[in-house]
Amino acid sequence: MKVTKAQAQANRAHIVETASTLFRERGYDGVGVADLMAAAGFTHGGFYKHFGSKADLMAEAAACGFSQSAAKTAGADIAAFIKQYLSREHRDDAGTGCTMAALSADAARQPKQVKQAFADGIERLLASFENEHGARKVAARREARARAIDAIAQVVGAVMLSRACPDDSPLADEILDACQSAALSRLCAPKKP
Amino acid sequence: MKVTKAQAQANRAHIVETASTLFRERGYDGVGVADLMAAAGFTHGGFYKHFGSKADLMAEAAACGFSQSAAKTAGADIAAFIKQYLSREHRDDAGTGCTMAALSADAARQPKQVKQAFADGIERLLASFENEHGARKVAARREARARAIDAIAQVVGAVMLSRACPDDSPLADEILDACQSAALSRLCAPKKP
DNA sequence: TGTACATCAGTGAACGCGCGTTCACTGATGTAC
DNA sequence: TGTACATCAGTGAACGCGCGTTCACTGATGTAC
Repeated sequence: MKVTKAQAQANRAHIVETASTLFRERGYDGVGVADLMAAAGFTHGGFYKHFGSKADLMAEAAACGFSQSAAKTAGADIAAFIKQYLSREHRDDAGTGCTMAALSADAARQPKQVKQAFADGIERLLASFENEHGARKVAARREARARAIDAIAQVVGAVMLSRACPDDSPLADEILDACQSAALSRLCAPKKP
Repeated sequence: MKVTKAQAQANRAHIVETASTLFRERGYDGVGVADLMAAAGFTHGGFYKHFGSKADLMAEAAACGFSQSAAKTAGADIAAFIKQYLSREHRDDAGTGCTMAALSADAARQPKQVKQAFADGIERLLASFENEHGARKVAARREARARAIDAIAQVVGAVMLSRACPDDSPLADEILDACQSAALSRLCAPKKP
């Protein structure tokens, strides 16, 4: 049952994409290799023709998730981005959502390759923020970068905490609302005292 | 080998405390029942004399973690709290650190009892913030609560992201530093435009 | 271009292992008289 | 207060199960002549 090289490469990419979604939905330990391969339309035996280990795949799946987010948000309005990020829809659909909000706790307990994929993804995200603001001076870029880090930590934390509350909990929604107001008001008045 | 009722109760509490630390360190799936009981100084068979399931224990361990944090931070200066929370020490010692930063992603994938323990813990934390500021008017309390939610999301997100980066990564430290500056500057100028 | 052979992506059974949970048993504690 | 018995926290072997990983095999693809 050999397939063409191109097909094999496409199959591999499909497995990574499937893993990226499933890991975000159920967590690293919530998805078995057999589960994953079946979801991608294969049997589990072929897994090790493509990947050295499940952790190796996790690193690629994380990178894939970051790329998807980058493609989705490229050139988007920041206020619109915040509203979408801190929406019930994003909170309730982790599989297609932010990799940081879904997998950073898992990544913290994974081998270095996975953590490196995370750092690279965050770094790329920050670069896009810095560039988008069009700041030329070094000091302005550094300032924009620091503000971006702050803003990312806040929205990631908000989604994670909201997801940790029971589904019907008023607090779950309140966290999203309060953080959205705070994030948006900070957008309008970003100057430090 | 029966023990006195008081001893059994103390042993139970000791198991919950041990679980609270181990879960924060290694995550829910990173700690087996046998591991845990051995760490607490028992054999694994007795576990189900105290708890209905591992998930039941998780709910209690989370509540225990929130109580520990509440006791530790009661009456502390907020600026000092932020500095400690966003320190390398806290990031690198999850076992004795914040339950939200360590376990919220696990809680999001757990049964309702665990999520409820999380919501309760967050709610208690917010209540202490609201009271500490001594705001009497309803509007002021609501405002203080919203600001507390925002601040908590930001520091929790910061620690989680910093932990997801490789240990020697400059980005890991940069996240803590940038978020600490932002959080402290917000403390000094908390008025909205 | 046609033929013979090597390659290797994918299959499905099997591996050992550790997991959460159950259970018969122990023996000091707690209770009834 | 002393004695007989029930209770039940803790022990350690055992349960079935699903995990990550390995392996012999298949057969279409890719390659050499």
